Amino acid sequence: MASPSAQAPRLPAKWRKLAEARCSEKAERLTPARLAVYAEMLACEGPLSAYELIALLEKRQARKVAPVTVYRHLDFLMRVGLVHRLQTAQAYLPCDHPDHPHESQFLLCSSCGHVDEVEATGVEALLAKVADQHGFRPDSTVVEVKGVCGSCQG
Amino acid sequence: MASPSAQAPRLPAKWRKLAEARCSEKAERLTPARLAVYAEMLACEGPLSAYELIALLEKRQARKVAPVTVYRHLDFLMRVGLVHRLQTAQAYLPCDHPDHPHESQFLLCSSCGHVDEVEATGVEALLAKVADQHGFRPDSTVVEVKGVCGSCQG
DNA sequence: AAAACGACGTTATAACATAACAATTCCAAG
DNA sequence: CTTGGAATTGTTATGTTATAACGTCGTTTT
Repeated sequence: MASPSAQAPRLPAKWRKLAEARCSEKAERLTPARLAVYAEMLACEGPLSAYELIALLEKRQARKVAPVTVYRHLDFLMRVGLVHRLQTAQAYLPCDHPDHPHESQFLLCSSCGHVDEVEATGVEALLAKVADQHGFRPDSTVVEVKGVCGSCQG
Repeated sequence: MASPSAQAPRLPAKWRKLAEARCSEKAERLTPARLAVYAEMLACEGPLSAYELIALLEKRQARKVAPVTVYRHLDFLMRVGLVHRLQTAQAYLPCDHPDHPHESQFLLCSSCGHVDEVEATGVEALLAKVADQHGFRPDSTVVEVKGVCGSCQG
Protein backbone atom coordinates (compact mmCIF):
# COMPACT_ATOMS: atom_id res chain seq x y z
CA MET A 1 0.00 0.00 0.00
CA ALA A 2 1.12 3.50 -0.79
CA SER A 3 2.49 5.70 1.94
CA PRO A 4 0.35 8.61 3.15
CA SER A 5 2.66 11.04 1.37
CA ALA A 6 1.47 9.60 -1.92
CA GLN A 7 -2.10 10.53 -1.00
CA ALA A 8 -1.60 14.23 -0.42
CA PRO A 9 1.13 16.82 -0.64
CA ARG A 10 2.91 17.79 2.53
CA LEU A 11 0.89 20.40 4.37
CA PRO A 12 2.95 22.68 6.64
CA ALA A 13 1.85 22.51 10.26
CA LYS A 14 1.02 26.20 10.27
CA TRP A 15 -1.60 25.82 7.57
CA ARG A 16 -3.01 22.69 9.08
CA LYS A 17 -3.41 24.45 12.40
CA LEU A 18 -5.22 27.34 10.76
CA ALA A 19 -7.46 24.97 8.88
CA GLU A 20 -8.35 23.14 12.07
CA ALA A 21 -9.04 26.42 13.82
CA ARG A 22 -11.39 27.63 11.11
CA CYS A 23 -13.25 24.33 11.14
CA SER A 24 -13.70 24.09 14.88
CA GLU A 25 -14.96 27.69 14.91
CA LYS A 26 -17.76 26.64 12.61
CA ALA A 27 -18.18 23.14 14.04
CA GLU A 28 -17.21 21.63 10.69
CA ARG A 29 -15.20 18.46 10.26
CA LEU A 30 -11.83 18.56 8.60
CA THR A 31 -11.72 15.09 7.07
CA PRO A 32 -8.70 13.56 5.30
CA ALA A 33 -10.36 13.94 1.92
CA ARG A 34 -11.04 17.61 2.53
CA LEU A 35 -7.55 18.16 3.82
CA ALA A 36 -6.11 16.43 0.76
CA VAL A 37 -7.92 18.81 -1.56
CA TYR A 38 -6.80 21.79 0.47
CA ALA A 39 -3.20 20.55 0.50
CA GLU A 40 -3.26 20.03 -3.23
CA MET A 41 -4.45 23.58 -3.75
CA LEU A 42 -1.80 25.02 -1.46
CA ALA A 43 0.90 22.99 -3.20
CA CYS A 44 -0.08 24.43 -6.53
CA GLU A 45 0.63 28.06 -5.80
CA GLY A 46 -1.99 29.73 -7.95
CA PRO A 47 -5.63 29.50 -8.97
CA LEU A 48 -6.99 26.20 -10.25
CA SER A 49 -10.15 25.38 -12.11
CA ALA A 50 -12.22 22.60 -10.57
CA TYR A 51 -11.25 20.26 -13.38
CA GLU A 52 -7.54 21.08 -13.14
CA LEU A 53 -7.84 20.20 -9.49
CA ILE A 54 -9.56 16.93 -10.38
CA ALA A 55 -6.70 16.07 -12.73
CA LEU A 56 -4.10 16.77 -10.04
CA LEU A 57 -5.96 14.70 -7.48
CA GLU A 58 -6.38 11.80 -9.88
CA LYS A 59 -2.68 11.83 -10.63
CA ARG A 60 -1.76 12.05 -6.97
CA GLN A 61 -4.18 9.38 -5.80
CA ALA A 62 -4.03 7.18 -8.90
CA ARG A 63 -7.79 6.80 -9.10
CA LYS A 64 -10.83 8.50 -10.57
CA VAL A 65 -12.23 11.53 -8.81
CA ALA A 66 -15.77 12.54 -9.71
CA PRO A 67 -16.45 16.24 -10.32
CA VAL A 68 -19.15 16.32 -7.69
CA THR A 69 -16.65 15.16 -5.08
CA VAL A 70 -14.30 18.04 -5.74
CA TYR A 71 -17.14 20.55 -5.91
CA ARG A 72 -18.33 19.38 -2.53
CA HIS A 73 -14.90 19.75 -1.04
CA LEU A 74 -14.56 23.18 -2.61
CA ASP A 75 -17.93 24.21 -1.18
CA PHE A 76 -16.75 23.08 2.22
CA LEU A 77 -13.44 24.91 1.97
CA MET A 78 -15.19 28.11 0.89
CA ARG A 79 -17.77 27.72 3.66
CA VAL A 80 -15.08 27.66 6.32
CA GLY A 81 -13.12 30.43 4.64
CA LEU A 82 -10.04 28.53 3.52
CA VAL A 83 -10.64 28.99 -0.19
CA HIS A 84 -11.96 31.73 -2.44
CA ARG A 85 -13.60 31.54 -5.81
CA LEU A 86 -12.41 33.89 -8.53
CA GLN A 87 -15.63 34.85 -10.25
CA THR A 88 -14.02 36.20 -13.38
CA ALA A 89 -11.87 33.13 -13.89
CA GLN A 90 -14.16 30.32 -12.74
CA ALA A 91 -11.22 29.25 -10.60
CA TYR A 92 -10.44 28.57 -6.97
CA LEU A 93 -7.62 29.86 -4.82
CA PRO A 94 -6.56 29.11 -1.25
CA CYS A 95 -7.00 32.08 1.02
CA ASP A 96 -3.76 33.93 1.61
CA HIS A 97 -4.44 34.78 5.23
CA PRO A 98 -7.02 32.41 6.64
CA ASP A 99 -6.24 33.50 10.19
CA HIS A 100 -9.33 35.69 10.25
CA PRO A 101 -12.56 35.99 8.27
CA HIS A 102 -12.57 38.80 5.77
CA GLU A 103 -13.62 40.09 2.38
CA SER A 104 -10.77 40.40 -0.07
CA GLN A 105 -9.97 42.09 -3.31
CA PHE A 106 -8.12 40.25 -6.03
CA LEU A 107 -5.54 41.57 -8.47
CA LEU A 108 -5.36 39.21 -11.46
CA CYS A 109 -2.39 39.53 -13.79
CA SER A 110 -3.43 38.83 -17.35
CA SER A 111 0.18 38.28 -18.34
CA CYS A 112 1.53 35.69 -15.88
CA GLY A 113 -1.70 34.56 -14.29
CA HIS A 114 -0.59 35.46 -10.80
CA VAL A 115 -3.32 36.50 -8.40
CA ASP A 116 -2.69 38.78 -5.47
CA GLU A 117 -5.22 38.70 -2.67
CA VAL A 118 -5.32 41.99 -0.85
CA GLU A 119 -7.39 43.31 1.99
CA ALA A 120 -7.37 47.02 1.40
CA THR A 121 -8.70 49.23 4.12
CA GLY A 122 -11.50 51.38 2.87
CA VAL A 123 -12.78 49.31 -0.01
CA GLU A 124 -15.42 47.46 1.97
CA ALA A 125 -16.37 50.62 3.82
CA LEU A 126 -16.77 52.56 0.60
CA LEU A 127 -18.90 49.86 -0.97
CA ALA A 128 -21.04 49.71 2.15
CA LYS A 129 -21.53 53.47 1.89
CA VAL A 130 -22.43 53.26 -1.80
CA ALA A 131 -24.90 50.47 -1.11
CA ASP A 132 -26.46 52.45 1.71
CA GLN A 133 -26.95 55.47 -0.55
CA HIS A 134 -29.08 53.23 -2.75
CA GLY A 135 -31.04 51.76 0.12
CA PHE A 136 -29.27 48.47 -0.40
CA ARG A 137 -28.18 46.19 2.44
CA PRO A 138 -25.02 44.35 1.36
CA ASP A 139 -24.27 40.77 2.35
CA SER A 140 -21.11 40.05 0.38
CA THR A 141 -18.91 41.74 -2.16
CA VAL A 142 -16.83 40.66 -5.11
CA VAL A 143 -13.97 42.87 -6.20
CA GLU A 144 -11.64 41.65 -8.91
CA VAL A 145 -9.20 43.81 -10.83
CA LYS A 146 -7.62 42.61 -14.06
CA GLY A 147 -4.38 44.14 -15.19
CA VAL A 148 -0.64 43.62 -15.23
CA CYS A 149 1.36 42.89 -12.10
CA GLY A 150 4.60 44.62 -11.17
CA SER A 151 6.82 41.76 -12.33
CA CYS A 152 5.24 41.73 -15.76
CA GLN A 153 5.64 45.46 -16.45
CA GLY A 154 8.93 45.78 -18.31
CA MET B 1 -44.24 37.27 -44.38
CA ALA B 2 -44.11 38.46 -40.81
CA SER B 3 -43.89 42.13 -40.04
CA PRO B 4 -40.63 43.49 -38.67
CA SER B 5 -42.18 43.80 -35.25
CA ALA B 6 -42.42 40.03 -35.10
CA GLN B 7 -38.67 39.78 -35.57
CA ALA B 8 -37.61 42.01 -32.72
CA PRO B 9 -39.19 44.01 -29.93
CA ARG B 10 -39.73 47.69 -30.49
CA LEU B 11 -36.55 49.57 -29.71
CA PRO B 12 -37.09 53.19 -28.64
CA ALA B 13 -35.32 55.65 -30.92
CA LYS B 14 -33.27 56.95 -28.05
CA TRP B 15 -31.64 53.58 -27.43
CA ARG B 16 -31.13 52.93 -31.10
CA LYS B 17 -29.39 56.27 -31.48
CA LEU B 18 -27.10 55.51 -28.57
CA ALA B 19 -26.32 52.09 -29.97
CA GLU B 20 -25.46 53.56 -33.34
CA ALA B 21 -23.27 56.15 -31.69
CA ARG B 22 -21.32 53.59 -29.71
CA CYS B 23 -20.80 51.47 -32.80
CA SER B 24 -19.62 54.25 -35.06
CA GLU B 25 -17.18 55.37 -32.37
CA LYS B 26 -15.57 51.97 -32.52
CA ALA B 27 -16.09 51.45 -36.25
CA GLU B 28 -18.26 48.44 -35.56
CA ARG B 29 -21.30 47.42 -37.56
CA LEU B 30 -24.71 47.40 -35.98
CA THR B 31 -26.41 44.68 -38.01
CA PRO B 32 -30.09 43.71 -37.74
CA ALA B 33 -29.20 40.48 -35.96
CA ARG B 34 -27.15 42.34 -33.36
CA LEU B 35 -29.85 44.93 -32.91
CA ALA B 36 -32.45 42.21 -32.45
CA VAL B 37 -30.47 40.67 -29.60
CA TYR B 38 -29.98 44.05 -27.98
CA ALA B 39 -33.67 44.89 -28.33
CA GLU B 40 -34.65 41.58 -26.79
CA MET B 41 -32.42 42.25 -23.81
CA LEU B 42 -33.81 45.73 -23.33
CA ALA B 43 -37.36 44.43 -23.55
CA CYS B 44 -36.70 41.96 -20.77
CA GLU B 45 -35.89 44.40 -18.01
CA GLY B 46 -33.39 42.38 -16.02
CA PRO B 47 -30.40 40.07 -16.38
CA LEU B 48 -30.63 37.09 -18.71
CA SER B 49 -28.47 34.03 -19.04
CA ALA B 50 -27.27 33.33 -22.56
CA TYR B 51 -29.61 30.36 -22.82
CA GLU B 52 -32.60 32.28 -21.52
CA LEU B 53 -31.86 34.80 -24.23
CA ILE B 54 -31.67 32.02 -26.81
CA ALA B 55 -35.09 30.80 -25.71
CA LEU B 56 -36.59 34.27 -26.03
CA LEU B 57 -35.08 34.78 -29.47
CA GLU B 58 -36.28 31.40 -30.67
CA LYS B 59 -39.79 32.20 -29.52
CA ARG B 60 -39.70 35.62 -31.10
CA GLN B 61 -38.24 34.51 -34.41
CA ALA B 62 -39.85 31.08 -34.54
CA ARG B 63 -36.62 29.34 -35.48
CA LYS B 64 -33.60 27.72 -33.89
CA VAL B 65 -30.84 29.96 -32.61
CA ALA B 66 -27.47 28.35 -32.02
CA PRO B 67 -25.66 29.21 -28.78
CA VAL B 68 -22.59 30.37 -30.64
CA THR B 69 -24.68 32.94 -32.47
CA VAL B 70 -25.92 34.52 -29.28
CA TYR B 71 -22.50 34.40 -27.67
CA ARG B 72 -21.06 36.22 -30.66
CA HIS B 73 -23.70 38.89 -30.47
CA LEU B 74 -23.14 39.23 -26.72
CA ASP B 75 -19.40 39.57 -27.26
CA PHE B 76 -20.11 42.30 -29.77
CA LEU B 77 -22.51 44.14 -27.49
CA MET B 78 -20.05 44.00 -24.62
CA ARG B 79 -17.21 45.13 -26.88
CA VAL B 80 -19.07 48.29 -27.83
CA GLY B 81 -20.24 48.85 -24.28
CA LEU B 82 -23.96 48.27 -24.66
CA VAL B 83 -24.10 45.22 -22.46
CA HIS B 84 -22.43 44.07 -19.25
CA ARG B 85 -21.76 40.59 -17.96
CA LEU B 86 -22.60 39.83 -14.35
CA GLN B 87 -19.69 37.66 -13.31
CA THR B 88 -21.34 36.26 -10.20
CA ALA B 89 -24.52 35.33 -12.02
CA GLN B 90 -23.24 34.19 -15.42
CA ALA B 91 -25.79 36.57 -16.84
CA TYR B 92 -25.96 39.54 -19.16
CA LEU B 93 -27.56 42.92 -18.68
CA PRO B 94 -27.99 45.92 -20.98
CA CYS B 95 -26.02 48.91 -19.82
CA ASP B 96 -28.16 51.40 -17.95
CA HIS B 97 -26.44 54.49 -19.29
CA PRO B 98 -24.65 53.67 -22.52
CA ASP B 99 -24.19 57.35 -23.34
CA HIS B 100 -20.59 57.22 -22.17
CA PRO B 101 -17.99 54.52 -21.53
CA HIS B 102 -17.56 53.66 -17.88
CA GLU B 103 -16.88 51.05 -15.26
CA SER B 104 -19.87 50.23 -13.12
CA GLN B 105 -20.68 48.60 -9.85
CA PHE B 106 -23.61 46.24 -9.54
CA LEU B 107 -25.98 45.77 -6.64
CA LEU B 108 -27.65 42.36 -6.95
CA CYS B 109 -30.72 41.69 -4.84
CA SER B 110 -30.79 38.07 -3.74
CA SER B 111 -34.49 38.37 -2.93
CA CYS B 112 -36.12 39.76 -6.07
CA GLY B 113 -33.27 39.37 -8.54
CA HIS B 114 -33.20 43.05 -9.41
CA VAL B 115 -29.82 44.45 -10.40
CA ASP B 116 -28.94 48.08 -9.94
CA GLU B 117 -26.09 49.41 -12.01
CA VAL B 118 -24.40 52.31 -10.29
CA GLU B 119 -21.44 54.45 -11.12
CA ALA B 120 -20.20 55.57 -7.76
CA THR B 121 -17.59 58.26 -7.66
CA GLY B 122 -14.55 57.14 -5.80
CA VAL B 123 -14.77 53.42 -6.25
CA GLU B 124 -12.66 53.25 -9.38
CA ALA B 125 -10.24 55.79 -7.96
CA LEU B 126 -9.83 53.83 -4.76
CA LEU B 127 -9.25 50.59 -6.60
CA ALA B 128 -6.70 52.31 -8.82
CA LYS B 129 -4.92 53.54 -5.73
CA VAL B 130 -4.96 50.09 -4.12
CA ALA B 131 -3.62 48.54 -7.31
CA ASP B 132 -0.87 51.15 -7.52
CA GLN B 133 0.21 50.42 -3.97
CA HIS B 134 0.83 46.86 -5.09
CA GLY B 135 2.69 47.86 -8.24
CA PHE B 136 -0.27 46.65 -10.27
CA ARG B 137 -1.50 48.38 -13.42
CA PRO B 138 -5.28 47.87 -13.68
CA ASP B 139 -7.07 47.40 -16.99
CA SER B 140 -10.60 46.62 -15.85
CA THR B 141 -12.49 46.07 -12.65
CA VAL B 142 -15.39 43.96 -11.51
CA VAL B 143 -17.39 45.09 -8.52
CA GLU B 144 -20.52 43.18 -7.59
CA VAL B 145 -22.34 43.45 -4.30
CA LYS B 146 -24.89 40.87 -3.24
CA GLY B 147 -27.51 41.82 -0.73
CA VAL B 148 -31.10 42.93 -0.36
CA CYS B 149 -32.51 45.93 -2.18
CA GLY B 150 -34.62 48.64 -0.59
CA SER B 151 -37.93 47.29 -1.87
CA CYS B 152 -37.23 43.86 -0.39
CA GLN B 153 -36.39 45.07 3.11
CA GLY B 154 -39.65 44.95 5.03
C1' DA C 1 -12.17 41.49 -60.53
C1' DA C 2 -9.42 39.55 -56.91
C1' DA C 3 -8.07 39.56 -52.36
C1' DA C 4 -8.97 40.44 -47.65
C1' DC C 5 -12.02 40.88 -44.03
C1' DG C 6 -15.99 40.61 -41.09
C1' DA C 7 -20.45 38.49 -40.15
C1' DC C 8 -23.20 34.54 -39.87
C1' DG C 9 -24.59 29.44 -40.19
C1' DT C 10 -23.83 24.69 -38.82
C1' DT C 11 -22.11 20.94 -36.30
C1' DA C 12 -19.74 19.29 -32.72
C1' DT C 13 -17.50 19.40 -28.40
C1' DA C 14 -15.27 21.40 -24.35
C1' DA C 15 -15.66 23.22 -19.76
C1' DC C 16 -18.18 24.06 -15.63
C1' DA C 17 -21.57 22.54 -12.21
C1' DT C 18 -25.46 20.01 -9.92
C1' DA C 19 -29.34 16.36 -9.12
C1' DA C 20 -30.70 12.15 -7.21
C1' DC C 21 -29.98 8.38 -4.57
C1' DA C 22 -27.26 4.63 -2.32
C1' DA C 23 -23.62 3.33 0.89
C1' DT C 24 -20.76 4.34 4.59
C1' DT C 25 -18.85 6.59 8.59
C1' DC C 26 -19.13 9.18 12.66
C1' DC C 27 -20.80 10.40 16.93
C1' DA C 28 -23.97 11.15 20.50
C1' DA C 29 -28.07 9.49 23.24
C1' DG C 30 -30.03 5.88 25.39
C1' DC D 1 -22.25 -1.01 23.71
C1' DT D 2 -25.56 -0.49 20.44
C1' DT D 3 -28.68 1.89 18.00
C1' DG D 4 -30.41 5.76 15.60
C1' DG D 5 -29.77 9.97 13.26
C1' DA D 6 -26.92 13.09 10.71
C1' DA D 7 -22.98 14.15 7.98
C1' DT D 8 -19.83 12.48 4.54
C1' DT D 9 -18.72 10.06 0.55
C1' DG D 10 -19.52 7.24 -3.72
C1' DT D 11 -21.81 6.57 -8.18
C1' DT D 12 -24.30 7.63 -12.14
C1' DA D 13 -26.45 10.71 -14.78
C1' DT D 14 -27.62 15.10 -16.37
C1' DG D 15 -27.92 20.14 -16.71
C1' DT D 16 -25.75 24.56 -17.82
C1' DT D 17 -22.41 27.58 -19.87
C1' DA D 18 -19.19 28.49 -23.53
C1' DT D 19 -16.05 27.69 -27.48
C1' DA D 20 -13.71 25.22 -31.63
C1' DA D 21 -13.52 24.37 -36.36
C1' DC D 22 -14.90 25.16 -40.76
C1' DG D 23 -17.72 26.86 -44.59
C1' DT D 24 -20.52 30.51 -46.96
C1' DC D 25 -21.88 34.94 -47.95
C1' DG D 26 -21.49 39.79 -48.56
C1' DT D 27 -18.88 44.06 -48.30
C1' DT D 28 -14.86 46.71 -48.59
C1' DT D 29 -10.30 47.57 -50.31
C1' DT D 30 -6.91 47.39 -53.62
